This record gives sequence, C-alpha cells and structure tokens, in this order.
Amino acid sequence: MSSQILTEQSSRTVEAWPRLLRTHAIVTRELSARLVAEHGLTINDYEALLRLSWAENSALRRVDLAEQLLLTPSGITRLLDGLERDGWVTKRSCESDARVTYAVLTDEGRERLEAAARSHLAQVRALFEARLSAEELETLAELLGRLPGGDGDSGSCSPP
Amino acid sequence: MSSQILTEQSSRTVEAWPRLLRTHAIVTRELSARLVAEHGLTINDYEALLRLSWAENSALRRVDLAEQLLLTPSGITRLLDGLERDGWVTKRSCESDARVTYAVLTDEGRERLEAAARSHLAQVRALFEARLSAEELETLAELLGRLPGGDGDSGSCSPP
DNA sequence: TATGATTACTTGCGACCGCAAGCAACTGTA
DNA sequence: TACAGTTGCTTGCGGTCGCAAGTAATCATA
Repeated sequence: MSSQILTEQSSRTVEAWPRLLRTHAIVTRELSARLVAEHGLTINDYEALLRLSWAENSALRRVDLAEQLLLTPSGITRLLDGLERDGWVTKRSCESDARVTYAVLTDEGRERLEAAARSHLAQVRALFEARLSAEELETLAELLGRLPGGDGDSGSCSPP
Repeated sequence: MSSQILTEQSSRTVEAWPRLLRTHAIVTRELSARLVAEHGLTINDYEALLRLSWAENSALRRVDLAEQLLLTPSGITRLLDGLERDGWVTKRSCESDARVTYAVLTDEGRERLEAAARSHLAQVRALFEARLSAEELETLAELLGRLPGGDGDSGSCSPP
C-alpha cells in the first residue's frame, strides 16, 4: 500500500531541499523575532534599508528595490508605507519620468539601520559561525549561489 | 558617512545567509505555485500529507504534526481545516486522552499525495540536480543539517 | 499625431500564519 | 479529594504578501 514514490530511495538526492526549508524557517523566525523586538524592523524592512544605504544617493526606484528584495510591486508599496510612516524612508519623484518614485533613505533611517545592523549581524554570525567553519560557510554560499536566485544580484553583501 | 559595519568586509563570512534567504524565496515560490496550480496543495499541505503517510496507521497527533512542520498550534488547526474540508484528512479522537485529536490521512488523501508527489519530486529534482552534482547535493544537505533545525527530526525523507 | 503596448505604481481581496487569550482535559502533590 | 500547573487545541486579531485589476505615464509604430 505504501507508495514507491514516497520512500527514502526516491528523495535521497534532494534531501538538501527539505533541510533548506527547515533551516530557513527556524533561522528566519529567530532572527526576525529579535530584529522586531530590538529594533522594530522585519527582515525585509532591514534588507530594504540596507539596499538603500548601498545605493547612490541612498535612493532606489521602487521597482528596483522590489526586484532586489524579491517582492512584488504591491509588496514593496506596503513595505515602504511602513518605513515612510516611521520616517526611515521618504519618497522622491523623478524629474524625467513621472511614473517613477524613488525611495530615499533618511538620516534617521540610516541611523536606525546602523543600530540594527550591529546586533543583527552579530546574531547571524553567532548562528552560522558557531556551527560551520569559514571554509564550510564559503562552500555553503557557493553551492547556494548556484541554485535559483544565485545568479544576477544575489546577495546582501556587495556594496557598490 | 558610510558605516563600517555595513560593508562587504563585515558580512563576507555570512554571505551564506542572504543566499539561503534568496534561494528559499525563489524556489519556494516556484514549487509552491506549481503544487497549487496542479494539485491544489500548498507546500505545507503537501508536507502534512507526506508526514501522515509515513506515520503508523497514517495518523499523527496534531501537536506532533505541528512540530514536524514547524507550525504553531493555530497554524496546524487551520492547515488541517483545509485538508479536512477537501477530504484528504479526517479527525480521530484518542481513547486514552480526551484532549488529543489525531489527524488521519484518508484514502483519497493518499491518492492525492501520490499524484502530487510524482510531479513535485520531479520538479525538485529538476531544480537541484540540474545545478549541483549528487556529491554537491550531499555536501549541501550535510552543511544545512548542521545549522539550526538540522538536528532532531530534520528532513522530509526518512520514512519509519 | 494617434493609438496600442509597456512600465511604474496602487488598491481590494484573500491566503497563510504567529501571538495571545481562552477552554477543556490531564497530572502531580498534598 | 482538592487544586495548581501543564498540555492539546481553538479562536480573534493583526501582519505580511501575492494576485488581479485599475490608473497614469511613457514608448513605439504607423
């Protein structure tokens, strides 16, 4: 009665996938909870501020920011709604194209980001470096980089 | 004006984390969209049916299923609400403890799962095996397994 | 210039899910 | 037996986000 397709045999080679799923769920929950509790930012809030901080003039078209964060247009609208309400980001219109709006990091936003980054990066390092060596982390990053999403603009770690 | 803490230097060693985030987002979206479109199941629906299919008598206490899927009690209630409405799962009460309810996979649920597994597993393999060798996949799984969530009941691939 | 396609963004809707509160049932201790 | 603590589950609420539809601006082509 047990299906052949559901047995260990058939999915052994893709064991990496459920583990990725599980690791993501646990690490995200942990890091996000702390970021929210300590700084009032979700992971996406944090990533958005980070991308803006790297951008020229601390400004990015909403559509470009959406692409970097893997959010849909509606997602970015709501994300930025929150950041604007809190004063970390403002809007700026584009002179040459009335359709586009820039999201601009404010000085307060940059301060917020830097405060959050200090504890957040320490937490990320604590989670990862406690369990894997530098070499292993590099291998992991390399392998993940070859999976979907690894090409193009792939990381949070390449300032211009 | 640019903060030292936000530069490439400081996060190079944890590049694996943003990549994991990104890979998860893309792969999840892709696999989930297909699973929903082709079989009317979310990834968690699928995982729930899979865990039940592995369990003795195709039944699991709701709380145990929640733990395996990394869902809260409320999450499992709603997930199972949907699966019960569709007839893939039913409730069964426990004779020795009136607090517990078992989730039981129905015959229809098992058929549904097997149909979904065929295409889903093929899609997972297509995504992963096209980009990484068997050996690399094993390395990836091993490294992920040492991150949080890797201990205890860690995978989708170990039938009893 | 006219117009159809594309692009940037917003909004209504619904799905999923965590948190906190609540309830019923069980357990341990006296 | 009495009762405080624990466990299993449900429900109301709110947050996040994708999808589809809609608007406005721009571009391309005739």
